[in-house]
Amino acid sequence: MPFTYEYPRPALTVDCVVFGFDEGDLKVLLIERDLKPFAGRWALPGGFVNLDETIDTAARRELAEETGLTEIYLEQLYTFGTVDRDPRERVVSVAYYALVKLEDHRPRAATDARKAAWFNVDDIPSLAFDHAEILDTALRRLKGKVRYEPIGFELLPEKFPLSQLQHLYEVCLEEPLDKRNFRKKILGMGLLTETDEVQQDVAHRAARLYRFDSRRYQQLKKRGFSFWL
Amino acid sequence: MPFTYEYPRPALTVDCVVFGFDEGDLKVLLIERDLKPFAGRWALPGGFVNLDETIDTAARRELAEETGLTEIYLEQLYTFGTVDRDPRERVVSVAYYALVKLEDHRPRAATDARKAAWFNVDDIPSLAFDHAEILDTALRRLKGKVRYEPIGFELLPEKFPLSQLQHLYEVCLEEPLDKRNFRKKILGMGLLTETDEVQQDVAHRAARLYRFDSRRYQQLKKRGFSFWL
DNA sequence: CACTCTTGGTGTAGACTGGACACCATGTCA
DNA sequence: TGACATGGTGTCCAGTCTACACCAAGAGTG
Repeated sequence: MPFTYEYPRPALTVDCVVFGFDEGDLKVLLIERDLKPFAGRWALPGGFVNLDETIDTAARRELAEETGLTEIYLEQLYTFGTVDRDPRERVVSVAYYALVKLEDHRPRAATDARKAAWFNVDDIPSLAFDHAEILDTALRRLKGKVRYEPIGFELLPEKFPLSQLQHLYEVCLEEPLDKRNFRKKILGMGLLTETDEVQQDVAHRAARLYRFDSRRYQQLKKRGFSFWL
Repeated sequence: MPFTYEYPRPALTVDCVVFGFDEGDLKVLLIERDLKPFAGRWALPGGFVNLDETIDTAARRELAEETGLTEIYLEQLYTFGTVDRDPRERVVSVAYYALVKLEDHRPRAATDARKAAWFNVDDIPSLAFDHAEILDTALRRLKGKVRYEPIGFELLPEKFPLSQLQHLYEVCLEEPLDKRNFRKKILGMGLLTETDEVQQDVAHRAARLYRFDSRRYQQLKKRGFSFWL
């Protein structure tokens, strides 16, 4: 026990809420705890912050270690620091939320030693610690932010039909959208480029696939454009 | 040095960006450091988090101790955790921003042992640590949030003329607003109640004073109303 | 091979909202 | 009493948002 301090210190951790979107449902990646407090319960991926890394780095490292995810959209959410949130001792946790293209990270359940699985956001098991509260905060943030920043595209594959995008927005905003108005608005922004591909293996007329042009978004943003839906 | 841990831990602090509004300018409350790193430099009020208090509580306690402010609007902003932000050792800081009615806390400079003073946000001295970055983040958050939550009222006295409110918005949004359109919109929300008082001691026609009806705002919010300016 | 089923893709008209704009009123001060 | 400073008010136009229905394309089935 070589590390001594003049005053007591809380432990510092990170926790990540990883969102994915698949078959019309918003999903969250959880891992099953194998260690003692709440062993066997599902929890958000996360862990302790090392002294030689920033908090952001810690979040990315823990995500890579526990879920294999790298190079994904990651943003700080909120810091949770109530006194009794961990039964062992005082632990303060900086929460992050991440958006991943679920296509690229399909089943992956038993890849690592840890058991990881995707859960539908409105069918979440009882979680360890205050992770239910963290997840709730993340969901509210996602639902708020999706309106004024084009983060929805982080959840879709590179090429996607407009109907899938619309569906994603309907889930996030919790309201149905009119197809024609949606297409008019989203295409009117000039942020989507039409590809020459269409859906494959669908039992009906195949839809054209589009791609999000983030280069163009950066340009427009500089000129005062703001995304809005 | 009685506190020992198996792994090293960063120290955990809070820092508060306190905004006030006065004579048409947005101001920030700073204190002059008397202790060693950056002694004599201006800094955000803040300090270490105790083990038996939440982070929010720590922020309120530090604000009370260092500036005498209590019962004010306070909200978590962001957690700053780059490795070298404190030259002594690894320190992670949870930043908050606060909004105060400057009327109630006028000069107050030398009330406490510490020297505290209000600075105009676009005339800030060189700050200790990464406090300039924290302040910058707080400003961006305030400017963003003022549009869709009625937090502007936290900066004004209880009773205020519409011109003052408009001026506050012009400063936050960094654009001039049309007087008639502004009045139409803000009064149309039904969140302001007219008092029977007018400005005192002004060298021109006195303006009617209004009061923000937060009770009514809570009601309307439940029914799906959303503030927008 | 024709019929059905499912989703893709398109335009218009009316309601509403947001922004531009100018003048008289009221009170102080010289 | 006249000049000066700010308070307080309404209309019109343009752009945006919303509601709404039909044909097209392709797969699947008998």
